[in-house]
Amino acid sequence: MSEAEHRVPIDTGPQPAAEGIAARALRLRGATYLAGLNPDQRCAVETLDGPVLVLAGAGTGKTRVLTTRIAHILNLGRARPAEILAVTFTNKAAREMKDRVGQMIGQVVEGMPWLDTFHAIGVKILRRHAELVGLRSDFTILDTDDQIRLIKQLLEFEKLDEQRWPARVFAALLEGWKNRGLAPDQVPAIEAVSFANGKGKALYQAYQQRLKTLNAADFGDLLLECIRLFRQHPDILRQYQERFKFILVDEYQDTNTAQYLWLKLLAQPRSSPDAPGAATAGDEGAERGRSPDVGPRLHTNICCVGDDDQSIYGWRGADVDNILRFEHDFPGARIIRLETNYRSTGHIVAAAAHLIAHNRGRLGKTLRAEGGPGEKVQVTACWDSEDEARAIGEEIEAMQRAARENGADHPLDEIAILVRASFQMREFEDRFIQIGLPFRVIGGPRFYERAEIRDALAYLRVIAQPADDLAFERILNVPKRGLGDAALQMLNEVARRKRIPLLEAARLLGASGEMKPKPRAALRALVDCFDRWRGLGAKIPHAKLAEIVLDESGYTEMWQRDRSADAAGRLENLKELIRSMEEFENLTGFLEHIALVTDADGGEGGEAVNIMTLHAAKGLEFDTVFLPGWEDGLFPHQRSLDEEGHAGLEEERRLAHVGLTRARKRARIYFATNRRIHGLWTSTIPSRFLDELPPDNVEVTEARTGGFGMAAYGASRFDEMTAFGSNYGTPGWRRAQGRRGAGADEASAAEARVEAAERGRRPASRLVSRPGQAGDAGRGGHPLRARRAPPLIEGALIAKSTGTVSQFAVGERVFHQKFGNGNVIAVDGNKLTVAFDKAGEKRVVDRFLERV
DNA sequence: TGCCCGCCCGTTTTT
DNA sequence: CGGGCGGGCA
Repeated sequence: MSEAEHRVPIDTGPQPAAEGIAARALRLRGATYLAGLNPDQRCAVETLDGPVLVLAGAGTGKTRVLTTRIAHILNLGRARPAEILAVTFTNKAAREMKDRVGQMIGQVVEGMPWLDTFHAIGVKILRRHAELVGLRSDFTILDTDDQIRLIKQLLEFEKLDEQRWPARVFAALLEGWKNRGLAPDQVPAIEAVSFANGKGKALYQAYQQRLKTLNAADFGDLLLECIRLFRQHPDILRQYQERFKFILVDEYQDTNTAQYLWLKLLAQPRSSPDAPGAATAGDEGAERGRSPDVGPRLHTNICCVGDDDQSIYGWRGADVDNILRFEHDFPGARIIRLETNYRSTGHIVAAAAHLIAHNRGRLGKTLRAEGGPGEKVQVTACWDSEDEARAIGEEIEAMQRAARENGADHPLDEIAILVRASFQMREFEDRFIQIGLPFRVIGGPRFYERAEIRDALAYLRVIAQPADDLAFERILNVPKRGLGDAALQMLNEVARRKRIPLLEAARLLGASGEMKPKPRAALRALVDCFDRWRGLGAKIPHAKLAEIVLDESGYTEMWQRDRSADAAGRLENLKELIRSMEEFENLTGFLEHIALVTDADGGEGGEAVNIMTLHAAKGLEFDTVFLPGWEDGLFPHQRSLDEEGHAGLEEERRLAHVGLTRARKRARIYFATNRRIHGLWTSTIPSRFLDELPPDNVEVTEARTGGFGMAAYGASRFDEMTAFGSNYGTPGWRRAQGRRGAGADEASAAEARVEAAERGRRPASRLVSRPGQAGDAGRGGHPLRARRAPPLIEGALIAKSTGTVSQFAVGERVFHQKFGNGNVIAVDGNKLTVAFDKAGEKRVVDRFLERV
């Protein structure tokens, strides 16, 4: 399609035909699409001409404005769908926008070819003009994994000590340069010298060289090469400038410098001969600093939507300055603020707004809540992270009970636990497994990044693209076929000498007598396989081909024979991969898709509490949000403070703001006073962000467990606490303080001490694997309120209270997502004790198990 | 070639 | 404290 579209006359404007029935139908819908907007939103939608910056606070209808704006442009006939460039960061956001625009404008208009992620659009442009940047149009897109391996090769070739100069360090450096739009000769001298005694720049050059040989581009190149293309070929740039009558950018606060430069080039339409001179190398500073003098500017219909208070990706190259500098970059820009929050209740909005007001570098917005005040933001102190997980688990169960009593229910999907760092998740997973609370972890290792998937893909890549050396190298000896380092070295040597791909080198070596018979035979077999598979590819569906490849290569068998815990899961993943291939027309299409789309997307049904990082939560919303771990050093994170100083603190604060504003009805903050850091128990200080919350909108409570166990505190620790407590005089807080006094609860104090001591001894083994003792649950009181009862007893009580009988029997073979395969060795209600092959003995709830 | 031991490190992550 | 990786040894 690229060729055909290429020739479509570019500047035909609205066509008369569009004014017919379809347009009238659209008009009718138009009456509704504008009606529901508030005045600010409406202004953001209707201000079509000139640069516009929409500062959209959390929950103020950002996506709605973007999509309505597109609908509006189309409805007025100001542009056709193919003349609107709309960029997002993630595939998810792009998909959502496509869906919503589709809904608004109905089937009357064809889809929008230029609504996509920065990278997807970059690829689209590059494939059309690949020759001009030294690539072929079927170039491969490398991911981080490939990159690292490529860099390792380069370092080896340069005889650099991998210990002193690790590949990933260089990869990070490289990424940073590319994020900033720097070509090898533009890298600042100091930075170029900083790696491998001044070899940084040369390595960058060699790396780019190698990419061209491999006919490959990395993620950074998808934008950088576009920029280079635009600068070196003003005629091509002009084509695109004229085509895109309107440009829309989502999440502008997250753009990095390369994306900024890319946008800026496209958003300077019909600029007079700005051309090669001004546009070639070395003027990064100039372009960014002053506003480039580019002659008569006719229209820059660019609309950027973002929120400087939600910029949380500085560490990966996003430059908040881009949004702060907007007016300067696009003179005459309109700035429209969306400040009415439709998502959260009053106290939550007030708390978030007050917190973020402590930041200095911001454009300034005042969020207002639409709805009533709702519940105050709760702040709860816990003894340690285990206590924190227990408290939150019980809170969730209590909420469900309460809802049930009211005949309502609080769906688990509407609950999220947002952590700063992923290691915090484990505690919740463990606890929820124990009490049988369904949860799902969002984030984690991504589907397409798993080793088995990448191995399978490598086979397919070699079939589709015989010159893909990285892919070939990856599977050369996977599964093991006796082609180790020695063989690879020979291959590399031949390939380099003859300037041919590894696969071709393999063919030569397989035919010649240079190699020892064994590896030679293996090599020949492999090459034959690839020849056969490629031939087959033309005849059978690609999903079927993949299946055959995995079988014949011995790859499936390799995992079938593997006895480790996750082998079953890996085989499952491979099946899933083949299933997902069926949705694509051909192998190339599929490979392109997976190169750019990495979100496995958690749409998996089923009622479950969501556990994820704060970063992963951006853009999402939930009725109830739990925010654990608000301790200085963890949140704000120490490393952020150390490395980025005040800027780092402000970004952490924005993260806190993002966290709070995810909540519709309930936001609950927790902190622990003790946490294990790098294996050591450390006492912690409550997050400074707590003191930045407005007291009137906050309620300080004690944990439901009552497990805070103040009596177990040393005096000094409590003194640290008072810095926090002094701000509050709520009953809950006073109660907690009161408990500090002697004898308030001798028994529990003793219990807490014992337990603390016990934890000190074996903090890691978490009371899970002592199934024998589950029986004596003879204590009174509600199981959930059981004060400091040993968790096992608590677990048993819950199991009994659910009244279910397990469908599993002792001796059965079962599979668990996290622990792998194992044998049931005890059954107790719906709780089973399973001896896992790898993970050892665990107590798990039966619903997490499958029969094998 | 494969396994094991020891060392090092330990925040966030999309494309 | 525990996981991952790399080097060294069998």
